[in-house]
Amino acid sequence: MMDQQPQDTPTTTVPRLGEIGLSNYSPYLMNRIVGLYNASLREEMAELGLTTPKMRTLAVLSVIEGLLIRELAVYTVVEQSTLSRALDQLSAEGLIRRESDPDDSRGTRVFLTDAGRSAFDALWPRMAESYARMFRGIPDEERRAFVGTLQKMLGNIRKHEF
Amino acid sequence: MMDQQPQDTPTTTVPRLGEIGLSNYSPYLMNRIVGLYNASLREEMAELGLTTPKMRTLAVLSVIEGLLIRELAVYTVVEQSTLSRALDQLSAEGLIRRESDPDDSRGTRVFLTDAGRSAFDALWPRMAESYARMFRGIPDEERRAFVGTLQKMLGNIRKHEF
DNA sequence: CAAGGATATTTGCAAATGCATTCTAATCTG
DNA sequence: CAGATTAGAATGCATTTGCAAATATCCTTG
Repeated sequence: MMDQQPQDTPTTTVPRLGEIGLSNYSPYLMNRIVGLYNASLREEMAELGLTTPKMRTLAVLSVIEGLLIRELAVYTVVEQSTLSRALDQLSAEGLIRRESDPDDSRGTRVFLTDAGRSAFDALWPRMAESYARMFRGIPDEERRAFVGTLQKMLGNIRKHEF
Repeated sequence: MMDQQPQDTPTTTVPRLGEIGLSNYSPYLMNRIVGLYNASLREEMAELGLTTPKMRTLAVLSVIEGLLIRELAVYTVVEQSTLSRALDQLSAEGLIRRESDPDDSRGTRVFLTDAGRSAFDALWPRMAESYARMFRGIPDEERRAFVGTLQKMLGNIRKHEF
């Protein structure tokens, strides 16, 4: 009769999702939050003629200049082919500049133009507002702990050193 | 000369993104993590003939049966028109069943079929694995605090009561 | 109780996305 | 160092997506 587990099979039964409950399940909560956050931001950016990939490009470049396109794709969490087209647009609008890497002419490095920097400066307060809204009523100590956990999580799953 | 702030303007200058740093900025970290998590899951689900909206539908219905389509759209974080088409497929595959709401025939309630429930049961361990990987090395206490913060955040930004 | 408005869902269509391929350049190997 | 392999970026193309409009039902109110 097969109704007994062999003793050497460690019966590490995973709890069912129904048992955990959606609102205690981090991936669900994170998807809800990120989805809402991105949707709200996307709506605002649309007014400024920006898409999510374009906005993220400006944001990342405002922090780290001269990234390779493949690196930028990782930071922005955008497919490389999609990013390539977003860069076409940003370039046509004079917000960024593509420069062939002098050390490896396969690579292309991306830089913010002055216009691009101003564009991001104009846009940043609205991003900051979304951030503030999201963390309203959450004390600094808790925010720090939260970021700490996020950093550990990213360390667990990222495929690149950054 | 305009080089002095009027005293009555509370100069609450928002810190620049560059000053915060990407890796201390929660929205960035969350997008990176969620993006990686979803991409990895999507890859696995593709083997099983499932897309993200279809997978999420099964997951949510495994917890709450008989949701209205518009409610399901909120829980799954999927546009309603996209969801509508995902439901077409799931229905054609016999994994869900659409039933007109008896009390309001405008509404449609969605149920998992037995086949749908089995499909999710088969799929859940792989989701659980992704979850485990993401939270590897993070103690229970910290996980609980993290979920608590997420719940507050969702409360801050959600547009529905759920 | 009819007319106007609101709500739930589907569908048409243009735009965005992502995969696979191509092109170019660099690197490795025998 | 020639030939094969790898890597970065752009592009062709089919699929997916999301907005807006259409459809159907319900609710409100004069």
